[in-house]
Amino acid sequence: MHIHIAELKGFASSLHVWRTCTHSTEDLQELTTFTMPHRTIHIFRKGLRLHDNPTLLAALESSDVIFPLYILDKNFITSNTNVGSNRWNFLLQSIEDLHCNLQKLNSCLFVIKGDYKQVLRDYVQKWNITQVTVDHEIEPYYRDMDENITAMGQELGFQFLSLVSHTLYDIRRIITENGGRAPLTYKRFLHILSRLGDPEPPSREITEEHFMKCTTPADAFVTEEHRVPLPEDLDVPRSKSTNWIGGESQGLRRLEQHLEKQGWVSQFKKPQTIPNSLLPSTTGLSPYFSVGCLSVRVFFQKLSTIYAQAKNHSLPPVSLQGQLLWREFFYTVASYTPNFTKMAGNPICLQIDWYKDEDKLNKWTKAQTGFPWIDAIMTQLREEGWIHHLARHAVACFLTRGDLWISWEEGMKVFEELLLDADYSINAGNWMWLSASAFFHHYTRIFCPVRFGKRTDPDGNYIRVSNGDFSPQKILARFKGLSCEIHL
DNA sequence: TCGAGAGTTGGAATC
DNA sequence: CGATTCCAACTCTCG
Repeated sequence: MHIHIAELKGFASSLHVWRTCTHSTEDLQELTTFTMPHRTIHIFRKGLRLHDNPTLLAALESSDVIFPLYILDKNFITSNTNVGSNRWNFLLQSIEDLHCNLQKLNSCLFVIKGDYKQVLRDYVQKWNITQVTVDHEIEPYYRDMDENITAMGQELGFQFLSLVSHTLYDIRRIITENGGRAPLTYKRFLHILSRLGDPEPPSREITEEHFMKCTTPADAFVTEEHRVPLPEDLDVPRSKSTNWIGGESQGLRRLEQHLEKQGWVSQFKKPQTIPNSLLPSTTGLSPYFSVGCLSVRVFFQKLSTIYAQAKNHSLPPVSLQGQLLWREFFYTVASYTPNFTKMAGNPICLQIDWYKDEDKLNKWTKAQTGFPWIDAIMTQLREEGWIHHLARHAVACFLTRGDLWISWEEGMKVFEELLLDADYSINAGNWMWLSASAFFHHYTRIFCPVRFGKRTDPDGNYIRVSNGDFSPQKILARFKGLSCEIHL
């Protein structure tokens, strides 16, 4: 009886979240049949985690059979450009980690290669599926996908459920609160959030018990056919860098390491971090947030706890919570703005007659501009897949309004290929910002490609490392004593 | 409606 | 060396 009441509470709570996120009459009809146990496919696209995963939780609580599924559709990652090998490695590691964590709960991850529509059509019938669940996303490609799945559900007779957990808020609420438009300044954005109150708290933990009541049929798992691919299976070279390992387990470990430094966390001010330190001077959690190995809502809540215990703490825009809110800001504007990743047809973007210069673009991309500070950053980007935010500013300004006068779209594509944390909304938003195409308009404020880097690295150590003048091992040994400052 | 004020993170000169 | 002011002059928000 005791367990039964707890169950009911859990059920009510998941219904509450669900109801706040959906509005159509079809959804309300769905509510009435919600108590019938489903056979569910949960599609992972982002949200590659088990913690704070309300959609997966709702799937488990409404079903007696679940098939966790990752569809390896190359269009998933990006709709128009290449994904670099470092990104592929990070993604595959994240999927493998998810599979391992599901196995610990007596489930597994089915990885199926192919076009998502065909895969879904095949397996809905093969497995007698009555419900498909997927984490809510704002990108046009995923919205389109949701519409297609909904239509397919009407045809094949399954229900579709999608809850928000990739962002702090349901972005649709922010747009509504701002009168049906996107706020175009951070200040305005914060004002809207202050009217909405705190973000949604993380959802309840998923446990072994959930997978006892809702099982994954072991006989459906054919090892070879459904296993997580290795880089070689996709003709992707293995990452040389071992600094960034994908996966929820790694992400949570890194998160906990940072949260231990409560003083550093509460006093964090982004502009005071160093763009050219030899190891990241910021948290380095962005790759984990971008594929959803980590929940922004968990990070936000844990930061609130630390702030509450501290005598004083930094504030947005420069604080750590402020960084999460920048992410939210760009998601909000991107969700509302057509052609957000392009100049043409983008109503918030200044229309500029940029130069077309393949040679100069190629030199920038390949770290051959001749400016050591710029080239060092582009080398780190290519080799490691992560560069500091201000380093991104420096090379973005150089490519666009600062020096080469080449379109921000070209730079955005290069970042999309090489950055482990590449993200539709944030990448395009920041490129518009840096090129003074939107959000930021002081086009005369130029980052000097020589002096800006000199300020925080007068001896040029960062440049020497990037140029291969000494090995990372030597650097680590040399700078070991500084580890508390450089936040490994 | 229109003008003042403000804008995450530039740089140089000056005190 | 740090804080302050000016540079030059865009766009969004708000009253």
